[in-house]
Amino acid sequence: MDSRTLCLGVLMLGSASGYEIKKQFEEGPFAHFHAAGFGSIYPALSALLKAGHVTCTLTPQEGRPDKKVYAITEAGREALRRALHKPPAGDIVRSEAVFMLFFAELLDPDHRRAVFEAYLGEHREHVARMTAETGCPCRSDGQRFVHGLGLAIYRAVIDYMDQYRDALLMREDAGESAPPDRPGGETATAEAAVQNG
Amino acid sequence: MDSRTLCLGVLMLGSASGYEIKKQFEEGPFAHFHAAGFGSIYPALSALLKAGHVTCTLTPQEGRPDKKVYAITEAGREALRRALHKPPAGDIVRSEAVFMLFFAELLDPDHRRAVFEAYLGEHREHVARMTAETGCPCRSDGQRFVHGLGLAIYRAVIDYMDQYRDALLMREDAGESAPPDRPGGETATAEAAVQNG
DNA sequence: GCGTCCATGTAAATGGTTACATGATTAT
DNA sequence: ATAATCATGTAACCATTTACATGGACGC
Repeated sequence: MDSRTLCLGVLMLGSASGYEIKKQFEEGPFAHFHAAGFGSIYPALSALLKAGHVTCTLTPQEGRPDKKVYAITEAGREALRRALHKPPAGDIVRSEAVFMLFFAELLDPDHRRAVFEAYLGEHREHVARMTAETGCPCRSDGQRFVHGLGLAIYRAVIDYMDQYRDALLMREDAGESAPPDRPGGETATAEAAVQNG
Repeated sequence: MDSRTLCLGVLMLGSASGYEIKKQFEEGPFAHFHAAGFGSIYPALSALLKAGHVTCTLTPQEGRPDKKVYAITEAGREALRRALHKPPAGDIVRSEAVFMLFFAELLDPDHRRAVFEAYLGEHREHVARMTAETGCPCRSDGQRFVHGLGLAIYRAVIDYMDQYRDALLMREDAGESAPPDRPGGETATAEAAVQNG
């Protein structure tokens, strides 16, 4: 899903400037399932404007730089609808923190603990922000569903990490059990493995 | 986190060919938190070989093409350890399916249901594969932790979707409540908003 | 003064995906 | 026959991230 569609999605919730769109990806309802930086938002808005999917209104402000407020057009809504009806690509998840915790035994105990607590803390903050939220009271079914889904995931992570904190962090000895020389386990490449270290 | 570090991580679990490494990212313990295709794995392995982080052993096979089995070296382990001690970047999540469900009201009811059930089904399959798993019995604390974390997340998604299926799918009328013309809600840009559709 | 928030944009560099190129074996 | 699995690699393409460029207002 390209940045243009993502921006159309944000603008579907209301007109906004590029700067405000980025905030939506950081704090708004999209934060948990997508991301975008200035470098992709501004070119996307230019392309959308050229395609007639959005309009742009220069809005002067007092004490602040001028804004370019973008609003979705009917053509834009139609383009979003079309994009929404394509078969969805599979989820993409990339977590360096989890990758690190996977190799907990290779980590310096201090770093291991720091990564763990930081990750847990971030998730707690997400939940706090999502539940404290007073704004955006009139949400649709889909928006409520996604909000609740995000909350459910974050809470599951918090519960799990709280429960297994000791199992991961208590052993300061870092007992690294040497694994066998094969990655799969069930793949029938038994005699193909070759030691070469 | 670049592909080289990811490959080193896989090779830490045992020697493997590029083809087998990709399978690890699809079905193995990394599948839920990272991904990589051939186009990034093969160049990464070449670079690792040149850097001395891995060794390569050409392994002829009967009835199958030759394999290049890569094994991590001590220098590779050290490089992985270094990469593991950098501060982790924030998680990246991209879900087209969730983006679509966010706009459930814009979706054709059939498509809405299809996306929902496909997403739920994928998660059920993940759990089935992860729990049925007979291989990889000797896992470290970190590996068990991450495996359990993945399971906890998938189960949370399944439970949530089962619970709120009707709330999202039952209404065939698609009552789209018009949201106000502002994306934030709590950002103090009240009078800055400009209608222009 | 210094850092942060507001606000927009471009250009270079990085890096990943997709498509191409090849080819044997096995199962349906 | 046809598709899938096994197996490696390159090159073109696409997209994002990062750095650069600019500048006023506000709080510490």
